Amino acid sequence: MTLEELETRIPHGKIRTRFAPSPTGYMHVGNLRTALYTWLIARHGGGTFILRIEDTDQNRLVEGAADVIYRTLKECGLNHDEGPDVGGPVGPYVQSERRELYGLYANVLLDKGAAYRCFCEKCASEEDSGEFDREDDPCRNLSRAESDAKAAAGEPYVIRQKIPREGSTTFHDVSFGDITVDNAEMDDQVLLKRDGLPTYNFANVVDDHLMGITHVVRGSEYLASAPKYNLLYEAFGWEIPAYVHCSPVMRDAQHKMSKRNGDPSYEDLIAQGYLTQAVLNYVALLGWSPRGELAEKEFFTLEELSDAFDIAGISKSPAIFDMDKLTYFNAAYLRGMTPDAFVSVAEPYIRQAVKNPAIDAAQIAALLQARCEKLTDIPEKVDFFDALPEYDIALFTNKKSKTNPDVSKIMLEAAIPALESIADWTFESVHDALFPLAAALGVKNATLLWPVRIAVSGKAVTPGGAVEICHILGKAETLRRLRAGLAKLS
RNA sequence: GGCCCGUUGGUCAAGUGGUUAAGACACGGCCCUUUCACGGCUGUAACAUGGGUUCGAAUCCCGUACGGGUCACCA
Repeated sequence: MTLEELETRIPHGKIRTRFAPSPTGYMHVGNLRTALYTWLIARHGGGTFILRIEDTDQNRLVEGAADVIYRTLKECGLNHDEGPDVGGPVGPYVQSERRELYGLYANVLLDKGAAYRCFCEKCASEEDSGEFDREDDPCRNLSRAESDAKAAAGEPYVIRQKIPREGSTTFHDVSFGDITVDNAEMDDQVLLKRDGLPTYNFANVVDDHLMGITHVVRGSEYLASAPKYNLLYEAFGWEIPAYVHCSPVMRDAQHKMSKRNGDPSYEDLIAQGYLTQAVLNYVALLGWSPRGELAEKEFFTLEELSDAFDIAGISKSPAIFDMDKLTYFNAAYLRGMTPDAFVSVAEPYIRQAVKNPAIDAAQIAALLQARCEKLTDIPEKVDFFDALPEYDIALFTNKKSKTNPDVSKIMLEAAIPALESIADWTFESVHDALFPLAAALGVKNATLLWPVRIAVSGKAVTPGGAVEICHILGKAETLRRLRAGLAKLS
């Protein structure tokens, strides 16, 4: 394809954003947030969201890593309109498949005198690379004829950007504003590597232009290299897109969240029992907040987010990821589900602990819905349904319920016959056997119900109370456990 | 170290020269209650710091401190 053909394919007039991850095999929380914001800008403006895979580092290829990206975006509902898997007008969407194209554009820069071939040895592990003075690089001032001759002779080289020595460059970022840097501060960065593949910085500029990207959303670690982009755009004579740099998601005040430090990635969070929607909702608010009317709103669906999203609400300072608050969102999402929806997500976790098929997982789920923050909390909360744990009679003592082993013994002795006489074992019938009994015994409800619950569960804390648990356990198992409790107390 | 950026309660944050400086999480208390939760009410807690500018600064300017980013043929 010729340069002209490439240029004529570029769509104009509509917002176009892109998420451009490099396939590492997992999704960082920060990356997910970038993807979300990028998607939101496109959707808010009725634009197009593009997925581009940046795999120009041949040393870091990870098998199947792109699939993680597709799967995550899909799970999160961040659907892309163009991308490697769905195609589109400005493909290919994988950088390694665009290889020759970067060389073409690097040559354009060579012709314009905005770049030069550098034949120097690769400077490996240069401790003082900051002091490496380009002024001394003879390649920068090589004549075009000499440069061509060396290249033709097969000498390996990289192509570097020729940054002016004088003056300064002003770069504009949507949230950070104007940033001016002296040109002398910038180095002649490599555009095309020895292997012919572009560096991140060069591939970005070329691809963003060729794909008609209007808003570039990325991490603030790229802010420092951004002024060099302006020089590149100017040399090409291309229009500069709007840049939106986002500050990092931190683990604490001084460390970015990172997989390497053991911080959870998106998929780790899911495995820890968090819901996709809760993670998205929380992450959306980590570094962005709605303005005006919506300033106090905190629960958003994706659709509500795309209505409300406004670049001006993006924060410039780093935000610390707070697991407690994520947990709060998760608990709220869990509670907000319809009972049926909750059963379907909770059942696998219930069944991890409750193997007995006679016990109804849906009934347990109903008790759990307001009582679990993460799905992974479930198994240890419900294991007693399967088997009565060993417990100490000290559990029968509870001050507020006015119970102790002696009182409990009397209560169980009264409860057993009352429950035995029930023909149709339902929540109501169990309830109606116990509550009037407490009244008849002249004790507060808790005095009767505490020992029953302890005997039937063997735990100080349970999801649901005595009536609920007895009902789920069934008559036979309830009576068996109550008698066992009574035996313990005798 | 040079350059760039940032700084409102423990955390996320609203705020764009005049407010009793929101709200949420976490934490404490109270209520509800068959345990625990849920729910309701309520409390503690903040403008990093020093100078300006102004009748008036969380908001504007300068310095300082602290934190982050960057200075790769990695992205």
